Amino acid sequence: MDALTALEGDRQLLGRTGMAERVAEVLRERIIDGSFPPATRLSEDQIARTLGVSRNTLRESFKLLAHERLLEHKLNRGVFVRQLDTGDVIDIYRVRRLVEVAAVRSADGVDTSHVTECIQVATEAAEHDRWGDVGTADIRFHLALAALAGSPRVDEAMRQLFAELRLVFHAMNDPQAFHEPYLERNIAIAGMVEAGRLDAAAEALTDYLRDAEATLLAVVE
Amino acid sequence: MDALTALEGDRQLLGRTGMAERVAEVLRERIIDGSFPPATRLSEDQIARTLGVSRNTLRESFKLLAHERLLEHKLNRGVFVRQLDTGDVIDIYRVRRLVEVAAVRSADGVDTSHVTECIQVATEAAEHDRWGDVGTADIRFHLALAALAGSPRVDEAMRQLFAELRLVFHAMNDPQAFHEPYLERNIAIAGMVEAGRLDAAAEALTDYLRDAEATLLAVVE
DNA sequence: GCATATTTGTCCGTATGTATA
DNA sequence: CTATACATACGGACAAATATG
Repeated sequence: MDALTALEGDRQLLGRTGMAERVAEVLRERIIDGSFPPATRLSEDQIARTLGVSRNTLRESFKLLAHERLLEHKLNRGVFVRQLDTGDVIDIYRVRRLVEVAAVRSADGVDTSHVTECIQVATEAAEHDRWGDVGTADIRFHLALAALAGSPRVDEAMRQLFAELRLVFHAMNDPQAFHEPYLERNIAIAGMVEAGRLDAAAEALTDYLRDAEATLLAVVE
Repeated sequence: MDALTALEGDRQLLGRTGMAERVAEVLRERIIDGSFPPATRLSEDQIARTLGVSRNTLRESFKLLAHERLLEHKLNRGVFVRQLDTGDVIDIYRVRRLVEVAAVRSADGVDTSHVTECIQVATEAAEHDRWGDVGTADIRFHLALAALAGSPRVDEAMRQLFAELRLVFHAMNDPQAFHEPYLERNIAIAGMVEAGRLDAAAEALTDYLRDAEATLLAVVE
């Protein structure tokens, strides 16, 4: 396994405290950047040996990542990188429409500076053709929209949701074709939020999310 | 510690598989029913000995419950039963207003039978003066409202939120005085939902949640 | 279909470090 | 400063399920 040998480079980063968390971080990175694509099985023995940690410690890490829905436990068969199906995508976008739209509608008199900041980062990344970063900025922007609700619990839930969504984002073969049209719509939405036209922003956001859902559903089949 | 000796009765239930989960279940019950009131410190040594499991296994259970926000880890000081502060109550009700209201608003053409079922259970419990059950039915009712969104992820998140909220519910010394006035308002809301008057239901629900929040904030100080 | 090897699931005891009383 | 209790990680043991020949 090629991605596994690449893991060896990460061994030295694991020197100090919080072993399980560190291991989880390394694996999370590998999952999100696609080194371990969806449906990959992660062998306890191999990875524990490769990273130089005990099986128990590695299992801790697996549990953390499974809880983020990045990994999936199959009984007596091991852990696998999650592969989202159409039901997952539908549910994720149901939550996004519920939370993001409600958060925008509730944003009367709330500080919206972070929302516009995210847009600036995204446009800059797009100008340099760094479409991976555009995707990251897109997620940041929508997190910022949800954060308008002003609820730490909502923030955490949405962070998890977007981590999960990255599993499909990465399955996209042409990130520019996917992100470019949505960037402009993000800019428009940000403008409406900033101008206090919250109902208009909520409507535009609903449309945006419906279209994005349809696109992703086509990708997932 | 009195509640601890009561634990011994649960030892026999722990015979087979899933030790950590079983232990967690026992402790969860004890926390929710008030045997371990908020701010109680749970000693690893004592409980591990009492239940006849190793410290490591018990720590697994603690982790599960800490993740449900029923327990709280204080570094090198041990685990304690969560005690919600005003910030927690405010945030919880922020989420409830966001999610429940949006779910009700989105319930056009959705099956609402489970909502009315919960109301029937609640009224029946009230007629028999079982106010603890009324509280449980109240939570079920509001879970049913959130479930109108039709999202498994929302359902799970709300289940966790209400488990957390029970920590304060139990701190109430007079459950009848607390639940009785809200029961009628629940009935009214259910009626509006059933009649398809979703905007009216959403408004009544918003008022309900604001009042309940204020009441609980007074209890938590 | 069957026996064996591999892998996971679960739990334990221990060792070491660290913070608190 | 010492004793206690928690935090973390490891390795081992054994059962159970799966994969392999």
